[in-house]
Amino acid sequence: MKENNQLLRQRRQKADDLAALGVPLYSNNFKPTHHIKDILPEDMDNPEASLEGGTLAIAGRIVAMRKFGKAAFLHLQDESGRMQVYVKRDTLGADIFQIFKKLDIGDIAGFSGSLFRTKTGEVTLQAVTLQPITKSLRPLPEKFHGLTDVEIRYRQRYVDLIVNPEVRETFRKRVEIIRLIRNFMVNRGFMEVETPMMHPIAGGATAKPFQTHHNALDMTLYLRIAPELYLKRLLVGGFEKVFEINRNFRNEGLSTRHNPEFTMLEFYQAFATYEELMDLTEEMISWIAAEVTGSMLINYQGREVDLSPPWKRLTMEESLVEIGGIEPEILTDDTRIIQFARDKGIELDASAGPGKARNELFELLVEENLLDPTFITAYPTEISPLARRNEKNPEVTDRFELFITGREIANAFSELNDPVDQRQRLEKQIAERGDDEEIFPELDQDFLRALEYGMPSAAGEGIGIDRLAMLLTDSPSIRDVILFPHLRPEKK
RNA sequence: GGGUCGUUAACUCAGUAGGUAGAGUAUCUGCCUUUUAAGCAGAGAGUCGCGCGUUCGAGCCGCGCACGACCCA
Repeated sequence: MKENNQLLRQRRQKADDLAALGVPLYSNNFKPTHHIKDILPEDMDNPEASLEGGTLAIAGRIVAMRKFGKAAFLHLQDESGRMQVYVKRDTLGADIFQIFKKLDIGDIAGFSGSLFRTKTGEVTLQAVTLQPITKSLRPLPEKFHGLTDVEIRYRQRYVDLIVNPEVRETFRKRVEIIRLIRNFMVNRGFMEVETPMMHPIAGGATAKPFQTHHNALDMTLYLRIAPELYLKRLLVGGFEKVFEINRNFRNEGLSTRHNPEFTMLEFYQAFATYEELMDLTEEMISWIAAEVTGSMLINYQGREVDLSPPWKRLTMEESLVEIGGIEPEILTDDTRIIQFARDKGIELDASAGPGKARNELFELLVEENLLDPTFITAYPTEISPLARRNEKNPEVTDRFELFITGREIANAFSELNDPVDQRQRLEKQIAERGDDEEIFPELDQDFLRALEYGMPSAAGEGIGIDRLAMLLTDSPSIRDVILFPHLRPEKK
């Protein structure tokens, strides 16, 4: 954007004109008495609805203006809504009207007066006085098409929020979702905790971490990729129900479903199993959907999704047969399934076993077809290093992932609390990481030591808040539910 | 990382065949005291993302780069 264009010069000139009239451009003594939403009648279309009486003061941003010679209508927008204000010279007096004439769309101002209805029935504030609060030096996007350039919308979210009411609504819903989750967890006796964001060892997930450096200690630290290993330490410590809602950081690519920093709910419950968490998850998400959208039947990108419990439950093997269309005799043959995966174009290195092959096939053939909420259970032990083995079949774990609209929303399992098994599995993971030392930089010895003190049986779960917010706000991209999504730096 | 598409006025977008760059909104000036995409008359506003090349001549053609979107990995 050119920083010295005509429009910017004109705005600065008007600011100078106001200052020359002795009007403060950035006053801080205007006190609104009402929010707009509180004085607009609930039933806007009912011409009989009674109006708030007396003198009212409202403050907000001027977002539209229709000027006549000696009068004008404008729309004022505060956090709660938007309403029309009518100003005319006879009411304001010539001096104040002179000030009004220097106001622009985009300026923040306070108006006081009383309510009336216009000829067309719109509830309007007839201004008796006004006061400039903040002079805006940049023009807002035009009123009709608004701002649609996604790059500007993300880089200058403040402008997006000013001009696109649905964006404000989306973020209100996101905040509401998080508030409801917190209530739900607290009501069930979970304790909200905060664990480190900077880890000496990045563990608890398979992902590349961001690195940083602590100067005084002269040591490498990693932004956490998951809080899991710290929350489990708290189970060792004796807290039985803990949760954390906070950011995780993963140093990987960006997409409509991935942002380098994203928000997770992660929680752990002692003496519970993954099956109990399936019930809890169903209950929580369907309840939140009903609270936020008014229904358990929601619309996502033109498709109806029914979140009413109970939700479908399939083992990974069942899903590969029923949805992936794989012959059962191939699926259960460890050699043939690896070959089958390779034939499908999946790259598997020599150390990859049948569990890895099944999981890759699941991601390729099944995942995107899980549109209605579906729990997939019995994940291969091979790809679930922190999950408890199933007692009847140790090749799979007591784990589930939840998929809605083809996307992973939650991941949970009965926790592995056998320190010997845990040590072996983590060592195996490090041995198999190949040359990529960014993943699993080293073994978290303190976590293993904690397990040796004894962690109660427990189940734990992570729920991706951003993806849940996408689902419940009908947003196609994760960037639409993150206020300031990551972008490359703006060029100069 | 690969592919496709995009980048023109503050915003939303046109731009024919390669021949002096357009519209609407916004802005400015004049008229206008119940409008609501107010109206009428007039005006100003551009490094056509950046660079190199082809050409007498490039917004348009070629190559490279930047940023973004979507798809793939």
